[in-house]
Amino acid sequence: MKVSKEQVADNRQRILEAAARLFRERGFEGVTVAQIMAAASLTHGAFYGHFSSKEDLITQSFAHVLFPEVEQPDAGKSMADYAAGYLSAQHRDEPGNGCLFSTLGTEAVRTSGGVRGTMTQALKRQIEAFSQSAPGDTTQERRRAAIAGWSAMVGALMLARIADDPALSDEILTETKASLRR
Amino acid sequence: MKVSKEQVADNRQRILEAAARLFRERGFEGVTVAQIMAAASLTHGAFYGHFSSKEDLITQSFAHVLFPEVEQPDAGKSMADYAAGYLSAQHRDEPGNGCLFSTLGTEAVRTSGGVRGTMTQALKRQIEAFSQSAPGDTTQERRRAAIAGWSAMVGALMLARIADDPALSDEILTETKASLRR
DNA sequence: TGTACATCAGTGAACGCGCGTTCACTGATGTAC
DNA sequence: TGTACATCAGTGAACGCGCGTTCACTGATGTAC
Repeated sequence: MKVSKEQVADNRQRILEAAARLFRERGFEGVTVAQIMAAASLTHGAFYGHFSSKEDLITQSFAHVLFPEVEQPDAGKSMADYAAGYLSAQHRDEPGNGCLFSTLGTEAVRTSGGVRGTMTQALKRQIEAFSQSAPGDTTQERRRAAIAGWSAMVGALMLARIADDPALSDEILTETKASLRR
Repeated sequence: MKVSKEQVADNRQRILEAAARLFRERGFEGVTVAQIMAAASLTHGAFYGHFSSKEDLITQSFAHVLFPEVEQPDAGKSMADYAAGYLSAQHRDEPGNGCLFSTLGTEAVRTSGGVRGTMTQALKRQIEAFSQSAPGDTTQERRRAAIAGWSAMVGALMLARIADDPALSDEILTETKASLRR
């Protein structure tokens, strides 16, 4: 049955949001098109009315997360403030809502669609934002601190998720956070 | 045809090495059992004489890379020396021979076999090794620098591989390396 | 040392399941009059 | 405003391909005598 234009737009948003969450939770190959559509309360046949392929959905869901229509509230935060939330147990334990770099980074390296391009843009924006508040006397020092700081955050969150041992996992978050407070 | 015991052991090593390289280059789901066996100059049917499943191979190939029989030459390196090689263009461009954390980290988080346990052990060993040479006046400061430094290395290498833009990719490596030289 | 035979690692065809994708059909939407 | 009809988003069965896994068979190894 045909549905209203508003319904179509809403369905598309729900597909994108379900995909963005499920990909982060289970990886690209850990989720099927049918599962994403079911999570969006639709059947799998409708998928190809919205996207040309699963790869197309991956690309668009990355753009949806990294460059959302609405302004992000934490856009103007300092690097240390950002790190406090980023390197929290909550973020570690809720990958579905979290940073794409730390959940899908190593898989994204091997994608061929526009995913890497979108991530590169987001990376540049992030480095520039952190360069405002990073420690250092010169522009170059602050930019260096922003790059190394963002690398440490992404790396630490991934390592904290890998670590089997809860004490080590917490320590990685806490100590990396502390090292960014300087 | 039956083969000699030495040949069996050699075949097993070749499978493990082919798997370790191909998984790092293409991800767990990007390589098939048949492709791994072909890379080891065998046919796919022989696979199950060596390993009980693809998951079993993944687990064993991680142990093979992270805890090899022979001692690693860079075991005693200082953190800054280690970073010079780790954050090199060569390492970035040859994932097949490189660090498992930066190539398969986000996928490894979602594995259920012994992969995370093996990686956790390697993580502990790495942090302890870096704690010897990391900057800091107290034991805790040095350990903190080791954790944050290792996080930055892993994160920076992954980000440098994601970055589409060669200048940005090089900058991430260079600046993260510089920030570890303090 | 030489011979006969049991063992068993490797081969390659086959299986079956799951997944991405297609398509004929349905029925609500929204437009033309 | 009301009615007739063309449009088209969604449904669900079906397709076909690829992959992990199995298995009957082969023939070299290595042991027993």
